Amino acid sequence: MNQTFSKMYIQILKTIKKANKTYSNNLVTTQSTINRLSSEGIKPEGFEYKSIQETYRVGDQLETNLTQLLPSLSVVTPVHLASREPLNSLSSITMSNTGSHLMSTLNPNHLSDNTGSYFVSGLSDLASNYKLNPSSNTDLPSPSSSSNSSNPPSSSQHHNLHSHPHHQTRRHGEGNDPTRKREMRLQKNREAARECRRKKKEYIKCLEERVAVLENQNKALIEELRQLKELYCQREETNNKNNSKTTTTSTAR
Amino acid sequence: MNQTFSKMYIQILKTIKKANKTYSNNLVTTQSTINRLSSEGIKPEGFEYKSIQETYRVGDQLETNLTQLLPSLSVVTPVHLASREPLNSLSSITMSNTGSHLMSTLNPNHLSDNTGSYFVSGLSDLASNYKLNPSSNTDLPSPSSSSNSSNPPSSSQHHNLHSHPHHQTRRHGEGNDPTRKREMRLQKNREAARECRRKKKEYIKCLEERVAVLENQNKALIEELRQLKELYCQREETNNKNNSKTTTTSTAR
DNA sequence: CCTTGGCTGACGTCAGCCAAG
DNA sequence: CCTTGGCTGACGTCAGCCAAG
Repeated sequence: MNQTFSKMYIQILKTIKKANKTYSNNLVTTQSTINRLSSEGIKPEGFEYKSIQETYRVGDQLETNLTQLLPSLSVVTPVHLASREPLNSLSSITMSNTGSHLMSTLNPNHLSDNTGSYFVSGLSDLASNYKLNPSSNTDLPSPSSSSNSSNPPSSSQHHNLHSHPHHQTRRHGEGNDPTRKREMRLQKNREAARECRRKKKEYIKCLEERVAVLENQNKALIEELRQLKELYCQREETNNKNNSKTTTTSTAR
Repeated sequence: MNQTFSKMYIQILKTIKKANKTYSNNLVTTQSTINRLSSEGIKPEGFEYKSIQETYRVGDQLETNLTQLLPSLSVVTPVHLASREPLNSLSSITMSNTGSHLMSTLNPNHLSDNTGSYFVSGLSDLASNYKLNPSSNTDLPSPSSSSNSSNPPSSSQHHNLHSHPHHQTRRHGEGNDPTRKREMRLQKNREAARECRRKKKEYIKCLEERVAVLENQNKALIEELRQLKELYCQREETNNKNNSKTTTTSTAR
């Protein structure tokens, strides 16, 4: 059983590592998670801390898995947890676990115990693109649809129209190697640039949402502090009145 | 005197409006400022609120001017106030004022009274580009240097090498109008795109810094609240002990 | 009312970093 | 050790929005 957990930890950390590399030091800090893992004797070998620190966000299923595997570590999940499809590829990992699904206990409102490690959800498609579950939908014609809600379907159609006649019709037997290699590299880089722009856009969105959440929390904390100070002053006043009442009785000046 | 103030208000609001248009709703909200102005009878006519709300940051001198003109409105200035040159073009406006320079009273640490309006500095070059002071340095060959500290001087040299032979040598007497017009448009759009990228990069930087500041402030507030609650519990305990001591004396159970 | 220009979203390409191999 | 490929910063261009004129 412990072996299974260790392998699962390794896989999850690997997926986190491959999830993102830059836009770092701000949203996700899995340093404490790794420290906790190594303190419990898990020892994810072959992992340097730098690349883990550089990840800034994980997918929904990764977050849920970490919450399942580390139930004592309270993970803050502030944004849109139910907007994506978090269950189709989630079962491919958690089925090999103990079978307990704590998905419903993820309350996004109890943001307490900020020990420096928090996660921002919203990358389920990216984690599914990075081959987390190899026995899933790999032959579907439109793999990355239903995630861009702003642009209706124009970009997806454009992408399909451009990528299909270059990928499917030709095979690598023509002979024009440098031209074809350059074309392949350009095609790959084109898709990579598109994905990179999408990630950056989502990163900015996450930052803005985080600023809004932090402002609201800050305001609530200031209000709570003010009320507590007011109540404390009232109690102090009544306490002085009681003290003065017990000592002397002529306090009607 | 009141007329001068009104004109100054209008000019400042105009410069804020021309400062930026997008990346909005997050960093700067001058709605309360405008409400305050209109409540005092200033009435900046010809200004709709939408475009003012869409500005997200102002220059150093604008921020200082607003702090001077509205001293009762506490403006939070969290980031790098002294890193730019905030005094050369600042005096061109504040000299016509009462002459009081409250520049030294801008303490960036007293972040209190968060009424929803705060400013992020760091755009002095942009405000100077937008013709705030018409009698300043307009014939300098390198107007936008000493602001990018990350890229040493490569981008500026590249920009100068590209823009100079197209702007200075030719005049509009060649006759090839569509080609020249297209070239001019492309040149303008090239510079605009460069400026846009720089602004977006700085916007992300401001967001990250703001997240860090809010996290620190949040942590400090939580700690202060915890200490206050602890002190409150202690005081409650001693109060109960005093009460039990005043009512009965056999409380040594 | 229409027209023009500044600004920005999105794209594709180049250059370069760096880890995986 | 070197080599290769994924990813991203920066660039220039296109398309389109919208306010100023």
